[in-house]
Amino acid sequence: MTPPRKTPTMTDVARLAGVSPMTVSRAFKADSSISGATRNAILKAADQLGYVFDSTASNLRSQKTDFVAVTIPSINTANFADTVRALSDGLKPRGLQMLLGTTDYDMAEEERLIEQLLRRRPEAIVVTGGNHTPRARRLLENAGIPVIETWDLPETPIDHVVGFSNALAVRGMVDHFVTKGLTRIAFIGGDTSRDTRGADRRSGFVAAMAAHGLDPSRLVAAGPPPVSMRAGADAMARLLQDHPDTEAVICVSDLSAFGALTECQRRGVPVPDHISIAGFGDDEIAGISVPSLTTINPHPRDIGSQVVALIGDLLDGKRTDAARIVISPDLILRQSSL
Amino acid sequence: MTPPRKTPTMTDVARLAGVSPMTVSRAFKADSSISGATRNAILKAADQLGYVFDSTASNLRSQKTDFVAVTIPSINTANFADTVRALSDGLKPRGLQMLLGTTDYDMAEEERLIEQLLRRRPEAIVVTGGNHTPRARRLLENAGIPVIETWDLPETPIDHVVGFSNALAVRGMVDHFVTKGLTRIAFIGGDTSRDTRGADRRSGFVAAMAAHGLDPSRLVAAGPPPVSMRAGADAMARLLQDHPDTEAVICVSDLSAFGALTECQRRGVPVPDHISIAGFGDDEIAGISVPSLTTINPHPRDIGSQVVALIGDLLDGKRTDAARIVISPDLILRQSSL
DNA sequence: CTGAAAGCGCTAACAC
DNA sequence: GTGTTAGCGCTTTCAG
Repeated sequence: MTPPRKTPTMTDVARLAGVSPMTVSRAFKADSSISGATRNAILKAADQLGYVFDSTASNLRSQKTDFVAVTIPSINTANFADTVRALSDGLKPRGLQMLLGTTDYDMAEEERLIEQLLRRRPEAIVVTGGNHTPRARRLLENAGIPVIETWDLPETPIDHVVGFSNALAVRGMVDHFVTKGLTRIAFIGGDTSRDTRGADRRSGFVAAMAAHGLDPSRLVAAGPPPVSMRAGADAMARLLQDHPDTEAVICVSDLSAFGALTECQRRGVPVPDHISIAGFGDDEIAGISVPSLTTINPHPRDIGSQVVALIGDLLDGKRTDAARIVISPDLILRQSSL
Repeated sequence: MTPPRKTPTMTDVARLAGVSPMTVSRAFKADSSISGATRNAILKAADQLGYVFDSTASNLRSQKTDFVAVTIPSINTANFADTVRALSDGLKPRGLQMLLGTTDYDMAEEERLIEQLLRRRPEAIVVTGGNHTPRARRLLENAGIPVIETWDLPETPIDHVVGFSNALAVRGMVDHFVTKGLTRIAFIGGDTSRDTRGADRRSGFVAAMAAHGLDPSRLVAAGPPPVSMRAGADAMARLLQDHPDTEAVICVSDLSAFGALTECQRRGVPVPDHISIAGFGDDEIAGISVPSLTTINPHPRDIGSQVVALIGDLLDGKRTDAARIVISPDLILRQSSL
């Protein structure tokens, strides 16, 4: 019977290859000065032993983990998933590994998560949103690594920002509707206490309506974020009942907008003839549903790739100032609005 | 001007609190024997110094990382995201941190990813699918940690399995259509060379059709996975052109099924009166679209929570045999099919 | 291009 | 309940 075979270490590989452990170390590092012949011999010996490089030891000694920590509210939300994908894809070729955690739209949970992630000693940390508990903010400020806040444009950023104004984006949509002559406009959104980006979109709506001298009180709460299609449909049902004369509705997300659209379809309410519908996100569904959905594209993939580029520059020392990269959301006009 | 303040270590905290580093270590471990008073004093000192526990050192010394590695083909796919969410949510209370990587439906990329993840010394690794390069398989076999293959039912599993038969699930759908009297049935799917689960669904379709003595040749290729709504719509356009007498179509995913549905709507082809449509996944859209979509629910969240329970039992030593947990996909009949 | 010595920050193992 | 010693598996640093 075989003994409980211990995992082989560099020393084992060194012995088999007839070199010092230091040379084995060099063989596993891309740009180190080592002859091709010895490297090949070492890699062969390593393969023979089933050796797997131990990052934990390497990380401790070199004080480098090649981790980039990322927090998002939810993973099953197309927009955030798109940003994460762009992040992950961009970090990979740079040899960086994403360390992802979700906050479930909860700032206390975000604080716990940030602390846990910082313990892993990432090279940088990317957080979604510009609102944090005081302790979370302090942890980030003292982390000694680049901090990038995204999907938002905080007034007093911790460090770097790659984002956009959610309020301003919705204001553009309101302006568009008003220009088209619509005045009785409603907003469907989630619990503003949890989703700060959703809250910003709602306050953008209220401010824009007020600026046009219009009634901003047609606000329908659609439950906890992320607002589902079903929640959007239910909210639309309530809106049609409470304010049957509503001419247009802006939804906090494309999912809720699509849900709202289906509710109209089930009730035989023609869109956009009877009511215009707009979403947020430019998810794939917005472009393909019948009718297609007017929406706002906040360029989630761009956010991810801009963050990657920024992290690259920061880690390479090519840049040291606090970046403030502003993404411009685009208004996408489609069939669901006049 | 302040010196380039070094990150404080346990030794610094110990000095300030007037205890030994070992006692500080105990203060940061949940279940260790230490008096409440000293713990509080230590945590206060740590807070004062801005000390952040260093997992990298802890991991090396204790030979425990509390990482669970997870590979999925794509993060922007609702089904996988649901499994990942259940995984992440379940691991969190156990003090385990998910280490997520995406393969982009590429086995060579999966091999690279698996090697990179194993270097981080996770406690367990969860992979999507039962198909791997020979080297990837060898790496997993020799990893010395629990390996869980998911979303599939491989004939020769590496270790543990939590999944279902994609082929069998689609066979159930074909059987249902045949029972309803439909015979001219098509299949819309992605590149079978890359997406092995998609390939299994397709081969399940072909086998089921053949078993009923029906023509299994109405196969429409919809491009690289994950098959988008748009790709589903384009595939439907081709199907309607090439085989206008098709009575039913089974799509590899709900996204492609919804895309196909919208194409019918744009062309004025009534669903299900002229053609029945079925998807796969039971994404939220399937239940809410008008008409709603007949589909298969493979219970992605169950897969995730079963995996978590299994990992828990394995790490606690409550279980040592190779598990084979079979999930039963459910046929969900809705308006899009007769 | 290769090697020897030392040590990254924590904790297992053992004392008391 | 607390302290001491040693060492996890690498890589920095310095020689050669």
